[in-house]
Amino acid sequence: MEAELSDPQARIYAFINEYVREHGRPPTNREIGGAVDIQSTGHVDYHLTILEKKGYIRRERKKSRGIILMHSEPRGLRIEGTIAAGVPLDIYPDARDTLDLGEHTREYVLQVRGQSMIDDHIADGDYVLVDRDAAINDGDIVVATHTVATADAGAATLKRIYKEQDRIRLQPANSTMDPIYVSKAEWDHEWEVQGKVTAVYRRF
Amino acid sequence: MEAELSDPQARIYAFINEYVREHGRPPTNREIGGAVDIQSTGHVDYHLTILEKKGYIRRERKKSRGIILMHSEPRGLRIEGTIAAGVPLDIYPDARDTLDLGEHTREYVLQVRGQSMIDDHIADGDYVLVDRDAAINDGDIVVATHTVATADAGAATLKRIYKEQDRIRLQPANSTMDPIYVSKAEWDHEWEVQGKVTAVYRRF
DNA sequence: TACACTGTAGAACGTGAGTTCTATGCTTGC
DNA sequence: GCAAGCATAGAACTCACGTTCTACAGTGTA
Repeated sequence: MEAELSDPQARIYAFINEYVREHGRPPTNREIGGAVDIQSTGHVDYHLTILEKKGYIRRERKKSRGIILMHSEPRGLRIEGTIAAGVPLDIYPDARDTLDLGEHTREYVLQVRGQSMIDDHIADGDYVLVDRDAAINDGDIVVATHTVATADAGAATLKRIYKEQDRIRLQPANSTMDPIYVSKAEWDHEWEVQGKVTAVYRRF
Repeated sequence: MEAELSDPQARIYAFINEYVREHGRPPTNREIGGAVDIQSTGHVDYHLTILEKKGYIRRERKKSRGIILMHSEPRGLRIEGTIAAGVPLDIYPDARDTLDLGEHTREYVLQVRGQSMIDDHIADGDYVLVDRDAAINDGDIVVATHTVATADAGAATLKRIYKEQDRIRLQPANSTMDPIYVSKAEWDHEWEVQGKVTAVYRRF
């Protein structure tokens, strides 16, 4: 697809990428020249024109630092396809798409301790991304805190939430554990929902 | 920590953030003025000086578009602490740290189908991040492909890998499934490891 | 009332920075 | 050997852009 880059062009392109990463803004033509040892700004412009023609960059004419990097992978990761965790007979379909790990901007992160959500495959050591502002629906996994000043004050727990007739059920995903029932009154006054789990992340 | 922002300062700060997100470079003082309806560039400079004093931005003096956003969360997410998935008696310790979802640059993504890694809590629909270049060790979860031209050619599978005496064991994490054994010779010629799973991601 | 603080406008200065033009070596293929 | 193409230098031009200075109006406080 893309035309090959000559050596000076490749160096310039690499420098622009590096400069943007480091400074949060594109370099000027003179800064590029200084970095790749080109004395003339006109000469830099010449190479930029080629880079533009080859599709590596775009430029906003007459604007300072007007270089726009194309293909600057926007913090997304390519989804190559699906993979069989089962029998090795399935193939890669080309479900071309992008997984944007940067889409989580409102969330904060908690690291999970314990086994109570294990049946939902949230394991000890996993990270959960919690959205403070999301709407809570029945069956959502939430972070709930008991706020009254008792022995377990400030205690937070990770559970699925279900609104029943006169009470709230906080349901662990672990068959060996019992749900917690909280009356509506107690719920309103003594408990607080810190947010809803929108994603799980695990490192190996 | 941070001083409050006055209305014009908040508008300017918001505009800078938005502009950077959209254009990949900071705005000029005149562009800021145009956006927040300030006629004088000196006036914009006045507000920027305050924003700098209050710690919201830094500036590289005399450089065009020299505004540097502080706290521009560098695609990382704050880890607020740990949370008990078990009994609601545990508390938030302040394990202040940052989870950098942008650290995955070499990996590509596959979406998992099937249940064969379920005992490792990799569920149907989860995304696995696969590193092509990582060193493979015993017990790692890998993407393996059978490359010979048979019925299941090109088939990829997600398994834990173990090197045994004269064979390779591809072990599913599902007690109802049996491991696949591959002889060393067959392994070298007919199989290919596409990479090692470095992380798991699940959206709700 | 006077002083301090914030918000605003206008103008002017000096340099930053994109652009354009002319010239000159290098290869490489015909 | 000559044309074509790439890489390079230097200079000049024209705005873009950060900075500085003066002035003034509104608001709150001592």
